Amino acid sequence: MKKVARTEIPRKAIYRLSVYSRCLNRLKNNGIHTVSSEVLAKAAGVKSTQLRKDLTYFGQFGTRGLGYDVKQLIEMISELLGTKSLQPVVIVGVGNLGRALLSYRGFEREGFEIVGAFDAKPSQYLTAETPMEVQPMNELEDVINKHVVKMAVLCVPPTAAQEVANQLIGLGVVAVLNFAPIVLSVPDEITVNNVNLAMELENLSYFINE
Amino acid sequence: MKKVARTEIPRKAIYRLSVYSRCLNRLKNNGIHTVSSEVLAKAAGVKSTQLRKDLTYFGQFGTRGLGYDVKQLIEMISELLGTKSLQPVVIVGVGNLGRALLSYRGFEREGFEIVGAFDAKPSQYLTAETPMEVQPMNELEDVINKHVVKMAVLCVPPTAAQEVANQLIGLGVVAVLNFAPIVLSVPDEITVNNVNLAMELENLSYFINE
DNA sequence: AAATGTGAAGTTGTTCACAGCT
DNA sequence: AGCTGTGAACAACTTCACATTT
Repeated sequence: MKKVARTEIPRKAIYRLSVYSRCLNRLKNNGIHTVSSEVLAKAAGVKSTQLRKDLTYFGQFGTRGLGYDVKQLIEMISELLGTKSLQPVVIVGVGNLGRALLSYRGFEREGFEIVGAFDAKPSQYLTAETPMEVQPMNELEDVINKHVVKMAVLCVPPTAAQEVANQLIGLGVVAVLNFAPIVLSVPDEITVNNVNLAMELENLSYFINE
Repeated sequence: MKKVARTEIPRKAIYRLSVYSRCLNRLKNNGIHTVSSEVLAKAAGVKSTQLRKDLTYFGQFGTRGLGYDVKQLIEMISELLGTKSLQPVVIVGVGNLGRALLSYRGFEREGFEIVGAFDAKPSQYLTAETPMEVQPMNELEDVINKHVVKMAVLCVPPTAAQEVANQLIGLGVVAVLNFAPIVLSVPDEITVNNVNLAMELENLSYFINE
């Protein structure tokens, strides 16, 4: 295992790793085997120095005078991100957004497997449109244990979010993708990523006014 | 109109404005009229100095010794963000994710009105589950002109994203919420916010490995 | 010659410390 | 006395400049 002081690596650098990985895959599909930081950086929309700096947080992967081996760099990024093996995920909260995410099969394509969908009122969502059985909350524990789930997608209403988050963390979840528009308070060792679509639109709205 | 050099205001500060606004609304609903930076900051998950600094980018809104007037601050933030009036939005690309976003009615709740949904192949999506008529791309121009649309949500496949973005920008769109996993290249005056759910999961994945 | 890797410089964003109102 | 507003100090992140390797 790569020895790095993880706290010193900017969170943003880790996000960019995902971007690089996508660009590299496109290059690979185009039959390109070697790429310079200049070219890859342009594809990723960053400066080449930033790309090189980002990579050196994790080690040395290039050949001076030549560039980076595309395949090898893809390998190393997916190893770093832990996306080499299929990661099990649960979705909690199957209202409008949760249902939307369930029918969006994008997660599966990217190395994540939704192993369960849960809701406080599962029965009301047993419609034809729901592509997966929705289970009641009391089955959460079994599923999390069975699949050793470390990640959860949280789509419950804001009033319930903190409580459900506590429950998930109690069951061993250490990473939460939170769609509820509240600030979750969690222990330091738990990672929360927030996504708020309304907030993204509001932010854009600001820039529309000249 | 408030006179500020917009480029000097951190993008993150504008995101936080959305957070503050949500917290303030909760306070208002609880019948609270005045709030100190200390209390509001705690609710928003930031330091009180940061809250105060963020607000002073836009002016002075508090009363020393007292705090901020909840209603007035809500007003001022929604004016700044341009969310006082309903903002028309189009969705382009009605595949899995686009359809998911259409059925998720969250945008409407937050001051945005979806005035049109477009797809290169509209017919194939005319299912019972789609809550809105999906129009062909050649009707985009009419709808954008009619509603004076400045914002678009882009959910097309990555291969089409740049081209569709160009088209939108040509029709007068100045703000794009991009769900396609590519880096759009756009003129400086256009604002793009990227949301990539797979990337958020990948990022979490990194933090799971201890 | 070409391109990486990296300490140092520069830039941006956050926090502190406290002056200044109410 | 209490709490805001803000210049100055600090921290985080990005870019530069160039030494180093192939």
